[in-house]
Amino acid sequence: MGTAERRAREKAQRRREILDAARQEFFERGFHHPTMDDIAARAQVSKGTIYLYYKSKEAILAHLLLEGLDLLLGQMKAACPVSDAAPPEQTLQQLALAYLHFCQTYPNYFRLIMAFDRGRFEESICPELHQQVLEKSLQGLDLLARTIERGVEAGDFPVDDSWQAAGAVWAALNGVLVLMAHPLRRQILRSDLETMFEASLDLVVRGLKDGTTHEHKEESQ
Amino acid sequence: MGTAERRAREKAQRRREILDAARQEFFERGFHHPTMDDIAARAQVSKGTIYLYYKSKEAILAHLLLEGLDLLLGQMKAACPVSDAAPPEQTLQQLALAYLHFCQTYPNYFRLIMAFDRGRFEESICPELHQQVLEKSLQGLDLLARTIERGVEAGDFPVDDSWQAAGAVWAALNGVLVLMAHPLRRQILRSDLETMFEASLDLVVRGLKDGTTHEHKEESQ
DNA sequence: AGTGTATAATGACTATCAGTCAGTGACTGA
DNA sequence: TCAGTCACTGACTGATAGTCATTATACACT
Repeated sequence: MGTAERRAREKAQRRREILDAARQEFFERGFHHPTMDDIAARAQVSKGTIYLYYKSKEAILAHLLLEGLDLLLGQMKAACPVSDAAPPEQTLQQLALAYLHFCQTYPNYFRLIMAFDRGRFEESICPELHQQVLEKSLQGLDLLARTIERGVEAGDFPVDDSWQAAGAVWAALNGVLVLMAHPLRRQILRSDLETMFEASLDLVVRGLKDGTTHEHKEESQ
Repeated sequence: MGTAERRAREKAQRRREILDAARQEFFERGFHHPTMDDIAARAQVSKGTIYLYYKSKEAILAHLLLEGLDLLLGQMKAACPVSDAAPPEQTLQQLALAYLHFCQTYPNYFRLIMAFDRGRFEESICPELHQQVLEKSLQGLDLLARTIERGVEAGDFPVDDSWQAAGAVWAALNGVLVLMAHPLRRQILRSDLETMFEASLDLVVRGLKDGTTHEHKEESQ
């Protein structure tokens, strides 16, 4: 009696189809324009059906957000193997570049992640999804923190609290990506994303290495 | 015949009353909850009247955003007198602290400014307002850039492009404020806003001063 | 095959809300 | 007194998220 099993499989499939349709609509037409009827039409189901699979429009966006975070986390993990023998500074750069690459490759997912920071997400979506988002953010930050910790142990980064430093680095990189997301800002700064990103990365890495201690500098040259 | 003049004055007054009502509603109940009827009720006018003074709900928010930017710019200017004889590093810190102070004193304005970054503002509001927002952002960045430029001239900050450096600093500070705006993030990082902000500020200032050149360090101690 | 039941899907309907516009009335200047 | 202007009004429209009574389908059991 594999009927129940097949039913479950079909349900999962339908759920995926709806999410696919939603992704296409949102990514092609912006996060605000598509209506539930648009998504329903694209998924070739009725609007009511969507609500059998997702609690609300916001919930769909939240699931897409989770997809994006998974992608990002995957790319960051790939840039930062667990048993990493590379110099911490280099790993840090790899992580940062993975983030840059992510937001260039998947600008829509990036926008969604940034939107989460401010949107009305938190109020409306269920706590369970929120928990997942939180956990994934934490994992990303953890990669940074571990790398910095390695640098602290190696004596490259004379910081007190590597978790705090990770927060500061993450904030700076995030900040520059958000800053440069606006075409107008790029215009103001007369600079492109890569250049500004590398400048920021440089700034924080130099900050981590700290102007006051520099006996390790020769080693890395 | 001061009638026309009085009319104009009354119109401006009504306009202000509507904006006041809107500010109260938005700040007290969040940016998404209040309806135009709520605002109208608070301003003691009919909904139609609001549309005689503001093009749309978004336009009202945009005007509040401008208010916020004016406030911020004012505080930054106050922290950074035109004929500033203080060491550039100190001025930089003053500017940063002014920003921190702003977002602690006016969290609602700060949220609004952050929301602008990603909202559908740009699409819908009139280009004139957008131009003003742009200009004010530019002025703020200019304060930073000038200070860094002073630092470059004094030999404190060995950076090539002070405008770019200003962008990176601004991005980092902004990033940390956004990061820490979430209660959840504060929880993750087990740190409060001030601490993280100061850590980030430290990081970028140290980055600006650069680990490789340090002959000016003795002077500032 | 026939039938009762569980499950899935539907789309007309409701509620909400931004934005409109035809109508009202107060004030003005002649 | 009166015609014209101006500010204002609130019922109305259109759009759209979300609901729910109804219908369709698939399956299990006889």
